[in-house]
Amino acid sequence: MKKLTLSDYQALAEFRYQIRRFLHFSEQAVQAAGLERGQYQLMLAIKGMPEGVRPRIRELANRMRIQHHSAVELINRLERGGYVQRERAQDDRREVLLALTPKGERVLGELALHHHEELRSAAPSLVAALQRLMPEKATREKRSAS
Amino acid sequence: MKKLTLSDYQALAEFRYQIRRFLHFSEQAVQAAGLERGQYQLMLAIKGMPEGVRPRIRELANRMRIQHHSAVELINRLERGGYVQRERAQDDRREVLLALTPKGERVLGELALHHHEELRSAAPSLVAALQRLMPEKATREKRSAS
DNA sequence: TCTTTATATATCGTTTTACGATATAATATT
DNA sequence: AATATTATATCGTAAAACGATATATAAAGA
Repeated sequence: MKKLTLSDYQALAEFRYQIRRFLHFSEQAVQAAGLERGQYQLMLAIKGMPEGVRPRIRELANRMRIQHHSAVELINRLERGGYVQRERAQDDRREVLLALTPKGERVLGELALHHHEELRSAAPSLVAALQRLMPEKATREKRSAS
Repeated sequence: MKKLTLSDYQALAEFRYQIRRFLHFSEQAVQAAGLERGQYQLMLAIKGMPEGVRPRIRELANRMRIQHHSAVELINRLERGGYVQRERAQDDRREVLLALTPKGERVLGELALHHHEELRSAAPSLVAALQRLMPEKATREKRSAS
């Protein structure tokens, strides 16, 4: 089986480090806003959901990569906090559709803005680490060492 | 204060989604290998540590973005599993230096290889989501919609 | 050199959040 | 109508990081 070079290990480690930096920043920002980790992400998933996809709980659980009952609990907490609202779908009354409340929109807007800034500043390092893992052709300019 | 566009929200959501995909893959792979999430990352951090930096516990805690005593616990579990070894530094006997055991090397090598493959296949989507957040100049070819 | 302060690592009880197992309601299928 | 499937919900449990605190070593100041 193929073996990784030390440079591969370093690139993997660097990528994980950059991801952790970003996620850690996120955690801090989210908690400072009085939310838990998943709550921001779920609100963002609602807001940023591709056109034409209905914000059902199962759909969100899918995008969140958690079990649907974990999503239910997360949404319970979000609803209790007044950030989202449930509404039963009229055509299929098993489905529950979610919408952000004005408060949810406001808090999400604030947080997303900070995340946007942070991510823009972190992006170059992330892209660099990723490109170090990719085949040569993906790199715009070849490095002398490669 | 500046406001984000819907496209910004979608890009942020997409980036988080891709990150979750990768981290979820990682979680599965790591657990299938009998490890916990942090254990793989810590071993990777040891192996991929920049030259000349000593693998002290505090250093690793820093790179892991966790409290040093959380790192201690993580390392206890790693050591108990036979993946890493502690060794007290001779010059400063407060420090504990870490090294992978042969077993640790083997398990890490296997896991890192899978991660390397996965990341190479996920990288284009990640880079695309990031570039959508960046100023125009960062994008190689301007999209018609921009 | 003795005392104080700082640094590195370790221990223990707690908390948080997702999970497993299971339940209820609505819809689809035979 | 009876059965199976899909969507959501509830409750007890477990894993992993944390806060508070402790111990050991080293560095700095009197």
